[in-house]
Amino acid sequence: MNYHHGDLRAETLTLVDRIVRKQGPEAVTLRALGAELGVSHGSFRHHFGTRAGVLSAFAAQGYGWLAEHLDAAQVDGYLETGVAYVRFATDHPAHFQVMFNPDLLDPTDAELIEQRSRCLATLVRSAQEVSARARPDMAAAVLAGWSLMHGLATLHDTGVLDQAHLADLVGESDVIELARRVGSMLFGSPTPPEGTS
Amino acid sequence: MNYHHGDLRAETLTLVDRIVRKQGPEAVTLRALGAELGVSHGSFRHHFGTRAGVLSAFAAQGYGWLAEHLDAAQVDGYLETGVAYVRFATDHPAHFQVMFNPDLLDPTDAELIEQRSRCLATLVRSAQEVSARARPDMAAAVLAGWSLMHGLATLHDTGVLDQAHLADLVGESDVIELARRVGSMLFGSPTPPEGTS
DNA sequence: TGTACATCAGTGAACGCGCGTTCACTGATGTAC
DNA sequence: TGTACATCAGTGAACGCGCGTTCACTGATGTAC
Repeated sequence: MNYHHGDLRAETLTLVDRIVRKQGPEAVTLRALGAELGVSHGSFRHHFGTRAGVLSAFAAQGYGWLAEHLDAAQVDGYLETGVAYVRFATDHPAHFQVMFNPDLLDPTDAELIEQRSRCLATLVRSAQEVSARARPDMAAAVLAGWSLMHGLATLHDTGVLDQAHLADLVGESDVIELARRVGSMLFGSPTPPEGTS
Repeated sequence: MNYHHGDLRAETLTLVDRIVRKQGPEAVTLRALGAELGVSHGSFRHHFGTRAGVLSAFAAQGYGWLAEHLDAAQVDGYLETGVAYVRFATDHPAHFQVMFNPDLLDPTDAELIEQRSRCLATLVRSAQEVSARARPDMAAAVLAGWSLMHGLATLHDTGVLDQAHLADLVGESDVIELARRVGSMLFGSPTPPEGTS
């Protein structure tokens, strides 16, 4: 074992992801992280400052990824950007959960603030694209789209959707396909109603 | 001071509401509750069992209220039922927050389970009403409505909406009016363009 | 009306636990000359 | 090539804290007769 771990920061974030997925954010303690990584629990002070610093870094990572993800999907239109939002939440449930839980984060964390506004900038850019398609009340459309996808992702993520057996009722269990379906209800089908699928 | 407090259970739930609003769910400790109510922190064992029992009772209360709230709104149509959902989240942010945070709750709590399914039953009844209005893909419409309103409420509740300054962009800061507006985008205006309801 | 008894509701002290933070330290690595 | 020095990264022990739970108890209330 080296004295210097070498990549403690990156490995910490990976581990946080695993712990949050399995046991929720409460289980992310410095001691648990240290034990798992074979490192003293005081060592995180160097890279993250405090515990909130660890989770803020994790959330910042999530916002960064989400921004990239949405950017990439934007070429496929606004509906698919919304679908990408849900896909992110599904692929990275731990990040999603921490990102939107203010209690866990240090609101003054610079990296967090930066990545978050980067993400919001992408959403606003989406708004402009929708506007370019001459949709009336474009800002409201953005808010509706965001709310719709965020709500679906949250209901799915917290298990409420399963409890409600609503997926059964809809006859679809893949949340990505559900996202496309409810998204179409809001924005219309990507292909005109003439050719039904 | 009486030895018997008289109404400890009810007052506890009221206090939980106040604490969660001000300081978040983390701040709900048995000791804080006891100190504030002038009661020993062991006393809650009688009424709630454990701490998770306290929060589960609180969430159950929320689900009960939400069910009544949605029931009452249903006569005004599905859109207004959705608006009522957001109104509940706005009027009772503490309940809303605890209800959808599984980490805080005892999943085996009988009262919680009962009130939650009562609430879901109301949603399904809404679905049937929408179906009666001959809307195609009715289950998906319900899911879309729920997701939309839940998402809007959550984004508003967690302060993300304010951070994004999206309300400015939309030119509307009252979340209830926002709910009506985005809801209309999904379900159409409550009154059809040319006349009858 | 009085008395005995059971149940309910809250006491308060004790317990053990795991936590985040702090800090003087030390080993490893990089840099200047 | 060697040496001195600065910086970086992690140690590990200690600290104090607040927490939920437990439990034998006691005061208050209700009920039966």
